[in-house]
Amino acid sequence: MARNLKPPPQRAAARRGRPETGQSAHNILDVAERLVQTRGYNGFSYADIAAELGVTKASLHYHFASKADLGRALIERYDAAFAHSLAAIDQRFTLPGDRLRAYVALYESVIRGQRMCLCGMLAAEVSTLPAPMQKQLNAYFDANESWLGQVLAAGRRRGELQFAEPARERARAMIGALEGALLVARVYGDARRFRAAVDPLIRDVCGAPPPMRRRRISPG
Amino acid sequence: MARNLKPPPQRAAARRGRPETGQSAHNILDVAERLVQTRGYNGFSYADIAAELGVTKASLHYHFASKADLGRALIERYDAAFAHSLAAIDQRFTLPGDRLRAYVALYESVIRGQRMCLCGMLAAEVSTLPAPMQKQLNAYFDANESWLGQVLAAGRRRGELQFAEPARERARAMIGALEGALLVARVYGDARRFRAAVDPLIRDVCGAPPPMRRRRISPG
DNA sequence: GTCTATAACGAGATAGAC
DNA sequence: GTCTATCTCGTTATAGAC
Repeated sequence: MARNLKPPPQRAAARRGRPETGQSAHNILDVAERLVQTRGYNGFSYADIAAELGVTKASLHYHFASKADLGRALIERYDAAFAHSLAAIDQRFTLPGDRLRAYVALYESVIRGQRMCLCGMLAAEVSTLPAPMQKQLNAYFDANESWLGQVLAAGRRRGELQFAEPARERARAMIGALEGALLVARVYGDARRFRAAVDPLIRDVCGAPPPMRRRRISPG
Repeated sequence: MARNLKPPPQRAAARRGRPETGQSAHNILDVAERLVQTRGYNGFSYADIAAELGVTKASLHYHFASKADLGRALIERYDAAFAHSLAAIDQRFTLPGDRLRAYVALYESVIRGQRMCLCGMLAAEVSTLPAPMQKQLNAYFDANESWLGQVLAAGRRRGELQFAEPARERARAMIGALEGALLVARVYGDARRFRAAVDPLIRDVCGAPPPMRRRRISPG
């Protein structure tokens, strides 16, 4: 295959005698996560991760025997991190309206770097994914619907939020809208499109404009 | 490679002396379109199309020299068909509210067969697509925003529809919501989830419940 | 316009040395 | 844990016969 023997890769990270076995897996997941969020599960390979980390593909297979294993680990970690974020919102905010806006901000933080929500991206490719990953996706969206549904229900009880249908149904609508706003905004490479597409829907359930102050028009 | 020589493929379609050169391309596009809508651009191959049509991969390359060519043709046709559907809506309906609901029905027709909107699917993979396809995606969403924005603006002028922000902005929100509703409903393999996620957002702009009659709960 | 055959490459994955 | 080396298969694409 006409290989030109190149000098040894000069690993970036290695070289320290650290007994922690979790460090490498963590780095692998970080890179893989970004690749899935930007290119999709079928749009990246072990070679991409290996090149970025300065290791070989074989080394990756030591940590994640198959791509399906890696995929499962990705959703698992993402789902856990999301649950953690929701718990943090619950702790920090009391008013349902504030919780709702913090939830939206969570999605907004994703689009920086042109990323899609990990599970939204995988949702597009769902029919090509191994069954375990499909089940994890269901669980992810179920958990989101459940949390947001409760926030919305509480908000309506307090008279802070308004909507006609069951809270769970409105939660479904909003989660879909958030995912779709990410999806379309990425086409234009413009993160501001996300807010522009989402704010109207927030206003529909809140009576008043979202935060206390309006955002500025120009960068500043 | 231990090939077991199988009998000749027994083509399904061929065998007729038809001079139309466009027929094959049309069939190829039909299959490719469904594959992209269900599996994504990076989730199918020429081999998949060839197997389904009972032809060889080489034969496909005669009609679409590269996968990028095929991709471009797919968006072009899809975009044209969508424009045609919008023109048909304009002709058939006069009231903005009716046009809006017909627009939503267009999306709803997509999810049967577990399909995603072609351009919504490609939007997820946008960073892996050849530049021409990316530009086509922009044009597609621009056209949608433009059409829907005009419908919404007209509806508000008549007092039929209600929303606070510029019509174009509301159009952006609704298109994102529709794409996202498709995206998430597919995870559950449940087309009804689409309507459940979209109806609340329709009701927010229409004063009244969508159609004259409510849909039935059971199949019938 | 479709075929056979094959090139050229990349994918996921494994064996075994270190 | 990471490496080299290799395997097998799938992918896009081309050449040239029919």
